[in-house]
Amino acid sequence: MLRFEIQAVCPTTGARAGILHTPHGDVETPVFMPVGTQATVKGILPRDLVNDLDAKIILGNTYHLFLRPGHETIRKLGGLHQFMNWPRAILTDSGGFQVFSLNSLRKITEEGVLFRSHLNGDAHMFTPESTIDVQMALGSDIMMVLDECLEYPASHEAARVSTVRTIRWARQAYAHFRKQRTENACFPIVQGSMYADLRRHCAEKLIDLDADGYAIGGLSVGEPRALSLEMVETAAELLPKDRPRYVMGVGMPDELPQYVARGIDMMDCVLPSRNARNGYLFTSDGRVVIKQTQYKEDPRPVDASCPCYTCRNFSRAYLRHLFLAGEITFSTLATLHNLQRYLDIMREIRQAILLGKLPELLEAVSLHVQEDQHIKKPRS
RNA sequence: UCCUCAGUAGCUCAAUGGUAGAGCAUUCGGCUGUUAACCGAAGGGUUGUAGGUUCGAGUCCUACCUGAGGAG
Repeated sequence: MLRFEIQAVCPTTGARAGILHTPHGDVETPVFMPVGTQATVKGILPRDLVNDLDAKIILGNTYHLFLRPGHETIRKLGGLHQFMNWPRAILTDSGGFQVFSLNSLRKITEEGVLFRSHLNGDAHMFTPESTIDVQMALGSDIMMVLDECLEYPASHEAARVSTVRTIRWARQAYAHFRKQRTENACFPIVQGSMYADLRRHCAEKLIDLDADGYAIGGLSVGEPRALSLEMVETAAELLPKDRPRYVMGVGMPDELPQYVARGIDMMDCVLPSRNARNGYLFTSDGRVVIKQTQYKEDPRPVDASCPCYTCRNFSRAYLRHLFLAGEITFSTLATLHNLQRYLDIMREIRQAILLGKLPELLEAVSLHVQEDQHIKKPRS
């Protein structure tokens, strides 16, 4: 059983600071987990992820690694950690998100998901049991059960049918997981679309599994931000207090403390890494879209208060040049920076909780967001 | 000096005599458990110049200008 040590609880919000003890090291929470779908966090090296960024846990993806290079290949080569030379913890997504993102390439049946490979069209059946087997082969520290990430909007009836199936799949996956002799953990996933009754029902059923931790999925699929927060709040308050809670696939920087304030301990998102490659940099003072003309001769770093390698050594003008020239180095420098920003935000939040100052931090962030919106309005 | 070919958006090029377009570049958006170094929108034109034929010319005719190649 995964040990989750809670160090402090915010008396106002219930937010927690803790430590997740995994087979590949301790993870201080709340934590942001960089996404490394295909056995790499795109654009950067494990060396930088460890030495510079000090990330404690990253994501891998069952669907993508199953297709290429294949989980048996990775097993033979010593597991995912050894394969990609990542010494710390790994959480693997089950392929449930690909049910959403590759919706034109799959068919859902009662047994599982029939995917048609986006690489060569081959058909592959993913079942609750088989996705556990694949994640075991990878050697994932925290496995996720197979779920259905539903599109938005969905009717209550469609969401109900989907949620019932996801609950059944979670039970099957968990029963199969229990049979493994492993130190590794497994999280079920709360679904229910944007319906509070379904979210509550799903959470209540999953609690019976007495799982290592619980995820909340199916968010950030196009719904308004307020709804995502509401659904998280609805589910989180039902989940056991002594287990880690993970919101999958969120969010923008100012949303991170909002989730933590609703009792969330873990988050992941492609925004810092993907947006980095697309020229969108997150700073302590808002966004920097590096391709904009205003940065053509800007000698300042992206974020003067950022300790990352990029901000310590390079100007906005230089980064803009690299981006416009299509140079690969841009991706590396930008990804380093954005991930530093996200990891630092979570460290600040964690410190605030430990010091009993989360309410102040939340207030400062919401003020900042309001100012930002005031600035943006006249433009549009 | 003559011959041939070519001049269309910033660049490279499309367009039976019938509403001048594309890619790239530029400017600005978007991106949320990665099918994404990706996707989208906008701006940008006296079709080398001057005439002519035609209901209608980027397209056909004449002259000139510019460039490339060839001949001498």
